Amino acid sequence: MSKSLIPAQRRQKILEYLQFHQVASISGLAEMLGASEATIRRDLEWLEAEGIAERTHGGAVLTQRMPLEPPYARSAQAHPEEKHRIGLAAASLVRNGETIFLNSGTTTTQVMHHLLARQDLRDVTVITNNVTAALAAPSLGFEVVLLGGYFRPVATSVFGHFATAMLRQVSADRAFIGVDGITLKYGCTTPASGEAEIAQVMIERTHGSVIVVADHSKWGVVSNFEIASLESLDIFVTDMGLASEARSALEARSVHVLLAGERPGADGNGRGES
Amino acid sequence: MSKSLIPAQRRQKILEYLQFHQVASISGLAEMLGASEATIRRDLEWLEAEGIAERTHGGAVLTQRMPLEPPYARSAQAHPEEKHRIGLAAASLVRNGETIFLNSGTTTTQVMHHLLARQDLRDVTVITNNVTAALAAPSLGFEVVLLGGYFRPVATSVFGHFATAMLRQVSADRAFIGVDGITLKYGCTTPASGEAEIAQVMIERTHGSVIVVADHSKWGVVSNFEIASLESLDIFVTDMGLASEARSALEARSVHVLLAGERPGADGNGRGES
DNA sequence: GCAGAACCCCTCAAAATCATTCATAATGTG
DNA sequence: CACATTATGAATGATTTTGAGGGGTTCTGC
Repeated sequence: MSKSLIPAQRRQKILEYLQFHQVASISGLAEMLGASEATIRRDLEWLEAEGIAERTHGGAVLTQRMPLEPPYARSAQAHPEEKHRIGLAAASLVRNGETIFLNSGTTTTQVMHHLLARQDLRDVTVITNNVTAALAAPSLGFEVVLLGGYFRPVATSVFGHFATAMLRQVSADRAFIGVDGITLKYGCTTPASGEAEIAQVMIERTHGSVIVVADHSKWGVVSNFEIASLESLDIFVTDMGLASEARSALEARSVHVLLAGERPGADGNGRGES
Repeated sequence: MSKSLIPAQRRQKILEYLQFHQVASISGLAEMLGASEATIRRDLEWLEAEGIAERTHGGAVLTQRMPLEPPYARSAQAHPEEKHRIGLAAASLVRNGETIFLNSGTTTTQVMHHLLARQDLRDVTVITNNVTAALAAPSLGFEVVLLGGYFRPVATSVFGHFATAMLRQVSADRAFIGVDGITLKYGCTTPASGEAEIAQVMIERTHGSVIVVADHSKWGVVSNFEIASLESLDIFVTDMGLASEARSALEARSVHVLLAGERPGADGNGRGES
């Protein structure tokens, strides 16, 4: 099986761990990854040189100043498996002829991929500020409207006055909103104010269901800018890692929770890796 | 019975795997694909040359930037060498603090790459409908405004009412316009009406010089939709393959012709990455 | 402060991976 | 069919990574 990880894999796992726990100890990482402490130490040194983490005695903490040029941070998608499944489940909610909003983020990009994979969809229009999602579109079959505005390379998305002004000229049947944090008290939040504004206007201009997509690690997280309170949401698509109390609390607030992978179904998507 | 995959299939599988997992080990891929490690190593080398992946010890990681450019940019580049030089020459016309328009096309994308390579530029704003060019922008240093509108996958650009409406709210010091045909009689032309409209409005809203970039094979070509007559142009940047009579005729119409590579210089960049 | 423990930095040998070469097999071309 | 071109897999030293141990440094409880 997994004989031993290559350096890049190990560093990715460390980064994932850090993104979740903020802080990690050398001894803990060494045991978890099956490597010696000397190796972990070298990895942390590398992460520090990349500006991702900061060394401390006995371990490391995640760098605070997050949104400034993360050379590696972006490639390290946090929970690829979960996001994949969430995208699949979310995409299955769309019906023929609908117009949908899609904001930026790796999870919503997954939704786009699974939308494109659905052979049964016709006349679907996607309106998005997510450039990566737009790029995934084929030459035929889908109409994609890309919002205009200031380009944000780290997220490959656009934001700003032009984007929101353009949004106010359109509307959609559904909105798929990726968020960085979701709690009962503060609702959905994100660290970039421009992204928050886009998502707000998208929700405002959706006359059908508003669907938030996020893996379970986002539950209980509060970021700087509010996108929407829970009252604005209709469906929350996440993975099975969500605590059951969280689910009940959300349902009590009339947010329908959809756990991706709940019913495997006869999918046979084909890719079965370990 | 596919006892062994052809190289393209294998690379495709590696790419799929990488897009899902971000990182892959050579030993793992070799086992999964039933090929020797030497072969996998060669494949990764190839993927790296294509700008898709990045080699690391023991494997490779997916390139973080440039989500999916290669399919287009790489495949159908007609005169790469000339376009490279034209882009370089055109980019050298830009000065600090300017705002410039850039329309779609491989040649204008080259202009963007060479703009980014110029270390001396500060406070330059690029306004474009060229999504590929926008994607090339780094996190810091350049302000890129991406027009909104209907997304055209084959050209990775946007067009339509939204784009032109947005253009009419801005203006620029220079416009770099890529065209598909240029003649004395019909001026600049392109086969897509949407692109023609964008270019028209860009020219209309440029208060400095209008610069057309195109390799010499475009001379004498007339396409379906007119972008502009020669009277609207200030500079035509092309390569040394342009016939001298053409040059004289253009100069007589007060279009300044700039032949890229006139002063070859010590470039030596050769081929490969941009 | 001070002792003990944990941790860090450094060096070094073993192990893994890499680049390169070469012979063979597969594929394409006339 | 013969030939040129390309792709493949094994073998080689060179390079990188890894883990362990010695000795100095920082932390912790008192």
